[in-house]
Amino acid sequence: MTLEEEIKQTKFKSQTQKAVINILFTAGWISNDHHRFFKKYDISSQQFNILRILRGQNGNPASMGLLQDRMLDRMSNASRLVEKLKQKGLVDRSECIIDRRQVDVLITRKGLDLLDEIGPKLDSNLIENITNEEALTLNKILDKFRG
Amino acid sequence: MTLEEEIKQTKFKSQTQKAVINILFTAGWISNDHHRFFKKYDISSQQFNILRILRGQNGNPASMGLLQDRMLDRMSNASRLVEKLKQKGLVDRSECIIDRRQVDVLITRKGLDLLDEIGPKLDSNLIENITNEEALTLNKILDKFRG
DNA sequence: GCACATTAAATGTATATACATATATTTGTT
DNA sequence: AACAAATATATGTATATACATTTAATGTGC
Repeated sequence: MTLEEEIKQTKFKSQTQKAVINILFTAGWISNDHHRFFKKYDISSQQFNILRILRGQNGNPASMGLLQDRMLDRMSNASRLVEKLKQKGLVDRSECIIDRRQVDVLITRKGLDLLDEIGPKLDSNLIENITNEEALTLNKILDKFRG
Repeated sequence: MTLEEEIKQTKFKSQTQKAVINILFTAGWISNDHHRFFKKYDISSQQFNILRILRGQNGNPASMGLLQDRMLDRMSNASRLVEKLKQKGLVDRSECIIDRRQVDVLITRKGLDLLDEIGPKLDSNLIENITNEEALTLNKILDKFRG
């Protein structure tokens, strides 16, 4: 379905303005899909994102600051998300010895197992409606869009 | 900045997977920009969206169901947003005579004035980093992406 | 006309986000 | 060393969303 049909709006000031709406709408569309997918594993996509970042640390602890930097959605508070993950036993949190203001966040075995379980299913959940070439073009234009 | 630099992640399974992340990231980027913009007018982008839909009704009332259909973010609850707008005097809400389960939502003079004030500024706030042609391509690929 | 299903909206609960502020710790300056 | 500035994290408040449930009104079959 075209954007016009989806949101029943036909008047756009420019293609760029339409693109802005289209990006927001498509992101919402993806988010809904992700939300439904992750719900099955009693986790949110944001929490999953943090787990993936932690795994990428290969055993090194991550500080809250590092998590915030790497998160898709900046300005958010990693603290509360980490707290939720800790309650589920998916991460450990401890005081950083070098700098006691910081905390060391580490993914647990249970967290790694969950990622191993979800990962392949997430990949197969990926909808491939566009060609590799189109995806490449899309990425190029989005990067340029952000300036 | 490329997506890789932004989120410090270099390994993507495919261009499409990268595109998914890129769409989400870019949408967040736009949302932040919008959030900051609308904050000046003591309104949220979602509330603005509703006002715009109501204006598009040209004086005809909109039901909650209609609002939900047209909103960028579906599955949301228009009820609470409309309540916020009512408190600000930007919309009126009344019982629908034909079907008393429904409500008639109408934009007020004050709401229209606010749109008139914000509209032009929002347009000039639009960042034009991509060409018209690129925007067109972007829209085409995004529509195809959603299937 | 009445019982039951359907529908529209409102509301309760959980999650997440932005922003401001608070608290603790470290760093830098004198 | 003492004090002020900067930094890392936590927390309070307001906003928004998804989903489930509730409430009220309408529609349907008999």
